[in-house]
Amino acid sequence: MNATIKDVAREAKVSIATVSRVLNNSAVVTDETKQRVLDAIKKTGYKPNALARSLKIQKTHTIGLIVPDISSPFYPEVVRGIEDIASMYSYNIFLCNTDQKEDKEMNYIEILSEKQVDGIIYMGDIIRDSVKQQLHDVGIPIVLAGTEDAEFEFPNVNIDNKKASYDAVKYLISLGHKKIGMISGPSDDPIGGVQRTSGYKEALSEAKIRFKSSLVVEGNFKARQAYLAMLKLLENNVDAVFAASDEMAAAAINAIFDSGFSVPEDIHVIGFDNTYLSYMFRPTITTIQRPAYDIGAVSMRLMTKLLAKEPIDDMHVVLPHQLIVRESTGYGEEKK
Amino acid sequence: MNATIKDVAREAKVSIATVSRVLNNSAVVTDETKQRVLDAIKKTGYKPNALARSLKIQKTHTIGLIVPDISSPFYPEVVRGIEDIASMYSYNIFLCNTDQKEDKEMNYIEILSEKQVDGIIYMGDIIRDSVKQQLHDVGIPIVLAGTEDAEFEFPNVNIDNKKASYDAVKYLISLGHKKIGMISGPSDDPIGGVQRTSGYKEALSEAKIRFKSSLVVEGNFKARQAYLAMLKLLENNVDAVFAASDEMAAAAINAIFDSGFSVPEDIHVIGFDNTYLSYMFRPTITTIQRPAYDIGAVSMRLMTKLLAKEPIDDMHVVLPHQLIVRESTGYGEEKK
DNA sequence: CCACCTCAAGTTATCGTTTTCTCATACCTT
DNA sequence: AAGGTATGAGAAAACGATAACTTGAGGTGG
Repeated sequence: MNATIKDVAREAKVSIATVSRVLNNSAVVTDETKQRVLDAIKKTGYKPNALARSLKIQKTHTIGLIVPDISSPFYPEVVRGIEDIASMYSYNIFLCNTDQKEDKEMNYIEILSEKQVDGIIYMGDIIRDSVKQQLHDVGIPIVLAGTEDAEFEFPNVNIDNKKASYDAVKYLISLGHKKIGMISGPSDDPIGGVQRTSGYKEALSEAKIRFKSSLVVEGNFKARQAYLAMLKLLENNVDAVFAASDEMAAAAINAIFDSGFSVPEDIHVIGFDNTYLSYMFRPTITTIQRPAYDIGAVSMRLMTKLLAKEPIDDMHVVLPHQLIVRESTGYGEEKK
Repeated sequence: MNATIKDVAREAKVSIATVSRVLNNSAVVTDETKQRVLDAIKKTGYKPNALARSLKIQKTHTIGLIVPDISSPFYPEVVRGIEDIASMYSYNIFLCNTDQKEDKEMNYIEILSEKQVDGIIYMGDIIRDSVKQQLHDVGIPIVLAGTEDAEFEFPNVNIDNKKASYDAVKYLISLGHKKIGMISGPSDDPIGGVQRTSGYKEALSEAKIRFKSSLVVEGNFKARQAYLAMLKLLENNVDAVFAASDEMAAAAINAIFDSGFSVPEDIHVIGFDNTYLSYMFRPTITTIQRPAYDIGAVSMRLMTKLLAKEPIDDMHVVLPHQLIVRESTGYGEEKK
């Protein structure tokens, strides 16, 4: 069907080696032969077969992306950042949605490995030991985008989650709040759980506010648990709440209203992630924004360096986040 | 590095052919030898090299996705739909962002072809002749997702855009409007321009409302032009407007307010696509929703059929759309 | 008892490249 | 003039699989 290097060789009356040489500029070929080959290529409409090439050179110029769900907020931007840089360095990307399920993750990593990807960029909140092990076993560069493993074994690009929640809580303190509650992520989530909670603690301690464990209730990033969590916090008369996700913040606000209080008049609320929920919800929700595109772009750039075996200054890049102030902390009456 | 079929063969003391046979169940192998091979595979940690396999069998089980921008609304859902079905049929997908630029599209199609993808799913509002030609030339199955070419040369999955805008305008008519303006897509866009305009005309003519060309202003799906377009329409005293995109609808609403009128009190507005803008904006915008996930899923299913050379009942699938009624046409005070 | 068939398993060509050798020619050098 | 060294280009061996052919041992029938 498609012309192969052989056809070109025959057409140009040279050996396939010579064709390969002009294709890759891998050795000197006289201008005259080169021209003959070029003509033959044009005439035959020859397109090199990347499969054969990759098989031989043991590089596919392809990298795999493990994503929880491309259709959920945050990830499309990250992926776009990745792909932009990838294309800049002529890499292609395999997109794999896993819903953060262990079996899907394991399965995709295996497939990517069989397809000989040059590297894998992993995204997801929690990175299980089994997955970690398998990522190691593949024996190719791995970059974690927008996440990190507990031991920092893998290169990664992320924001400083502790600092981010520190900033959020500090802002609440700056507004004069003393009884600040938190609806955290699961305690077994090293980032959304542990880190964000520790940022909360730090902000308190810096402001010499005593930490009370009754003011931190564990959530799972989802609405239902957060609603109940907020009810508990209300019993403790909090005057502000920091939730580790926008969805939980929204649920908390609902709980507050349902209990007869109001946001931002009685209680201030801050969420996390700047999802559309945070500006769609009324009142709009003050939140922390992660630089999604940049996380992707920087991750991929890091990957290219790893692939080129370039020296790397920092295997763990921390990108700046941003506090976006909205109605839920009393700012910005959205005007019609 | 990685064990190859040879290593397995040596370990199991059989020929590589036998290993291949148990791998693919392509011929009978005695249980005893089979077991030996299986053991050897486990022992060596052998993973078949998909590249080598693909080179030989001339199939990669990979398909390419041409997308304008994965980080813009609509596409993430479509892609998720595609990937779900792809993974169900054990296909992997290459994601390519083109920003709908001709050179990027051409370039990606070439690369995908070199990487020997089994098929390409194309997304994008406009499909240029050059691109069309190149898609043909690759000689593999092509499916257009959420779009279509003028001549219906390629299999595709889409909604009925004419019907969709017909429905939108008909709804406006049902609300008692007579002077209905339209901010269309570019006239060289066969779908967002031509089709949606023709649906508008049809709804009018069905209601015996005379079409006036002054009531249709061409936009480019973006805010700026739409804002100006709306100002023009206001000069013509329209009492309702149908815009071919949510962004244009939002801009139109801004123009209306800035001119001292109000939505929905004075003028009703309908957008297109049900992007987050349509529910984030105040007033929330009545709009047409395209079933993004389904468009993706059905496109990929169609692709699998094409690849399997199954008989296909319909090369051109039309999926149902939906009118989502919100504040901009006077319905649904969003309650706190 | 031998020709023939069956069936498991081995040999080998092939997919389309890259790359290492080789080799022939031409050009220096002394 | 003889020997050494560039230099351009061909031959052939990979890369790691699949699959078409062989092979050879054992079973069957006339």
